[in-house]
This record gives sequence, C-alpha cells and structure tokens, in this order.
Amino acid sequence: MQKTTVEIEKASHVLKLLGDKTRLTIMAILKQRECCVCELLEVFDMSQPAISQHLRKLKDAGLVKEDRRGQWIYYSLNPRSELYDLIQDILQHIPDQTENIRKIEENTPALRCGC
Amino acid sequence: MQKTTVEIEKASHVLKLLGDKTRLTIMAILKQRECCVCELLEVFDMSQPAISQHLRKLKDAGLVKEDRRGQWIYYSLNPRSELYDLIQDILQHIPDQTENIRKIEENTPALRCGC
DNA sequence: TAATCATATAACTATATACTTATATAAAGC
DNA sequence: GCTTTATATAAGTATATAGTTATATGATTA
Repeated sequence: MQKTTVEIEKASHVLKLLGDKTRLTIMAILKQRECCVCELLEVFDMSQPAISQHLRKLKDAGLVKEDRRGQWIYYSLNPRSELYDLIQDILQHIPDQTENIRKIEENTPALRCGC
Repeated sequence: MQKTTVEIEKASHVLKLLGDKTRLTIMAILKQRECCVCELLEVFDMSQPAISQHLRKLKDAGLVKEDRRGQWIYYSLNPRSELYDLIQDILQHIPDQTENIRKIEENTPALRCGC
C-alpha cells in the first residue's frame, strides 16, 4: 500500500467535488465504464447542461479525461491524476453501479453512435 | 482488506463534510489526538463559534464523538461510525498534522484544564 | 449547404454554506 | 451567588453551488 499524500487544499477540493451525489455517482459509473453525456442522461433525472457542468468540474480538477470520437465525447477516469489513489480508495466504498449501467445499455443511446 | 460499502447518499454527505479545508484538517488532527474547542482555536484563524459549528456537523454525521470533562468537551474520531473505514482510507492520504499539534501544545490552552 | 445530433457555454435563480457578532448555557472557583 | 472560562446556539449576511432555460459550437449526414 503506497499511501500517496495529497495537500490538504487539493484533497478538500476533490472531496468537495465528490461530495455531490450526482458527481459521486458519475465517478463510480466511470470507474466501471467510459460514458458520453447522452449515456449519463439515462441515469439522472436532470438536464443535459447539468450533466455537462458536472463533468466540466471533474475535468477541471483532472479527475476525468475526455476522448472525442466524432460527435461524441467519451469521459473516463483519469489514471494520471495525482489524486487517483485517493479517488480509488474512496470509490472502493461506493456501491456497484451495474444497475445504472444497465439503464444506459437498455436504452442504448450509444447504439446511435455505432460503436 | 474489508471494503465496507456505504450508500451513495451517506457517502456523498460525508465527502461533502470532508470537502471543507477546516473540517478536513480537524479530522486529520483528531486522528492523531483528541482535542477540545479551545485547542483547535490555536490552529485556525477563525472564531470560536465557527469551530463549534464545524464540530457540530461532524458530530451530527456521527464522525466524531464528544467527551465532556468538567468545563471542557473533548472531541475525537468515532470508531463506531459505519463510515469509519471510509474516513480512515481518506485520512491516510492527508498530510501529518504534527505541526498543527505543535501549535496547540505550544500555547497549551489545555494546561489550564490540568490534564 | 442545410438540417440534425451531441455537447458546451451563458445567464439567471433559488438554496446551501461558512462565516460573523451577540447571546445563552454550563461547569468551576472565589 | 457572582465571576470566569469553555462551549453552544441564534440570527444575520455574503458567497458558493446546483440546477434551470436559452443559445452557441462542432461534427455528421442528407
């Protein structure tokens, strides 16, 4: 066990980001599967800009990375973040997101993207 | 490794609490040493009610417990919290608080309490 | 090039949050 | 019982935050 230590400022900032139910769920989902915004929309009862704004904050903090493929932008956890170990230690305690992923794959907005 | 899973609601609530620099520092200090409010006042540039209000939130969430001894109320981490494992996994990444504890013991407001 | 789809940004709003000061409670010592 | 010390609570305020709707950007396809 490597116990990467993180400045208290940075740690509290990332904990605040994860201290929102929507963002924490997004992170837990992204741990299991990369997603685009339209896929996450299947999970949350919320507008598209709301999801985009949450992802923006996570991206600004370096917690997620984006990968554009055509019209779609796929989000995933950023393993190069200096906070990655902390994030993993936290997400380990969060319930499995298979049910939410099922919701995504049920309506498969991703089908439209042809991947 | 036991990986206690915590409901997403509870997890996000506790992460939000730890997502404040002052509260996160308090938790990191309490991990190393029980403290009363007047001791924590040595560390933070903040009013006494501000510290009390932070401790109140941590107590309401079950993260800390209090132990009154005479006029003083000593706060410490609550090992009986269902969130204890998560908390420990987080605090593991927070820098050592020995310097802040030195500040406390330098002015030793605790001396007055005769312990 | 126009229409469509995915996403981002802007502007706004309601609520939450972290402080402040003033005051209350509670224990200890004179 | 009065004063002091430690802590809590109340009330108020400024700022942060998470959502909304409207609009812009950017890629794809007809």
